[in-house]
Amino acid sequence: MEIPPVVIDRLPLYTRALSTLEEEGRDVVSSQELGTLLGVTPAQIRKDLSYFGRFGKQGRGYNVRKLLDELHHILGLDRQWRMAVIGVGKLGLAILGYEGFGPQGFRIVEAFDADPKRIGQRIENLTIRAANDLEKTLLKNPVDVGIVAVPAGIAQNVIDTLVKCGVRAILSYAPIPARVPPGVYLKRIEPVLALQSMAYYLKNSPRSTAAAARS
Amino acid sequence: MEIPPVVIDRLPLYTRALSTLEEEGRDVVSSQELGTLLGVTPAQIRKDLSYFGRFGKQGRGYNVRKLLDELHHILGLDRQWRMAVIGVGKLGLAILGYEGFGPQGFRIVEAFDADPKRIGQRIENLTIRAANDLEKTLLKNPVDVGIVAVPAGIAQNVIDTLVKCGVRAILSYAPIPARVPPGVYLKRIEPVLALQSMAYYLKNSPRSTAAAARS
DNA sequence: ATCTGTGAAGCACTTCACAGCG
DNA sequence: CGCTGTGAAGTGCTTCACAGAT
Repeated sequence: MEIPPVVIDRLPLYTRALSTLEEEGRDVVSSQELGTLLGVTPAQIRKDLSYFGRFGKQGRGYNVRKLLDELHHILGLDRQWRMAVIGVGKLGLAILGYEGFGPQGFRIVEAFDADPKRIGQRIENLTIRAANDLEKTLLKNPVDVGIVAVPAGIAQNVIDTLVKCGVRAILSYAPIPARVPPGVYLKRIEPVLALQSMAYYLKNSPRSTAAAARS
Repeated sequence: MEIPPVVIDRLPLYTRALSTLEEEGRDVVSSQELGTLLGVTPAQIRKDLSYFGRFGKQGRGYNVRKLLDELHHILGLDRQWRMAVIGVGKLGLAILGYEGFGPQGFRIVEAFDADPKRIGQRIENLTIRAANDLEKTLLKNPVDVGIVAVPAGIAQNVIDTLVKCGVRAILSYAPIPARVPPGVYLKRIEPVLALQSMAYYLKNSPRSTAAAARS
């Protein structure tokens, strides 16, 4: 069966909420309650899950632990994924220092930069390698995900190299509309585009009632 | 007329491509060419623009300079937007140091943190203020956008405070499904969710032909 | 009584296809 | 002849609403 991409994008949201519930010691949750937590309709959640199987109990809801396990398995979060960071400027450093990846099974195992001053430095238990060695290193020691944190001008180049090395998932922080061949998955992190689209709504909506009431 | 949200999300993409074209000295561009640059169909671009007016010339295409000006005006990018960063840890520091906001008219004018060691420090021409003074400062000196870079546990709290201060656009880097009242716009930057959804495709697709050919 | 799982209906967005202008 | 602007058709996603399980 062909599963709508938006559904795949929502599953990680569900796993996160379920993890929180599990930590709180909850055994069972209804689609209604999960929906309230996430700002999603209960029907949406039930329909999304129904693409993969029948995980709930009528009249009761979903077993938190069981549904979490199922989703981890469906998404492939029950294993370790190896990642390489390309570009170790301010942004790359912040990415290397981010503690949110590891606990979810995403480990940064290589870091590359073109600046001779940075090559050879040790950061967070990694030695920064020369960008020139990117291809050689990844062919010998493949990674699952490439994280692109280089300037816009060379980003497409770096992405092409990653693809040539067999990397099939790329997380790009570069502000360009990068193209990848079919079978390679690319997600972009674009704070500036997010701000620009919000500017439209700021410009075209009345001041919030709270603010209006105060003035 | 009610404009589909996805359309608003694409306009910033168009402005970016047009800026590049303008720097290259291009006078005119067709929806066909713009589409190829962005990975979007030409019909999509024409339809999107048609919500706002008629900016092209039949038989010729769009004047780059003129269309760029129109889009800047439509999105509200022809002015300065004031932003505050809340949370000046590793992530907040990277955000403060990011050079991509200023040139687009988004200026960070305040930074807040709860850690006494950081309060009072000067970073990038800003003095870090105490998180306790957030409300007082923003009521006296309002900002248009709040950038949330605090730990998950206190993010909803910070967001509620921002909303109370009349902030109507929030860019959140916190990994929580934060809720805001109607009339407040929230965009989230979620690298972990992006990775988790890509994991699904990695798990369920054959190795790319390039990689397969090599093995 | 409660809550799931799901066809069917409804809605939103995308693409088609072509009239009409330059 | 090329390319825009746009109703109409098509596609994909969301929500409804209810049969059925506990």
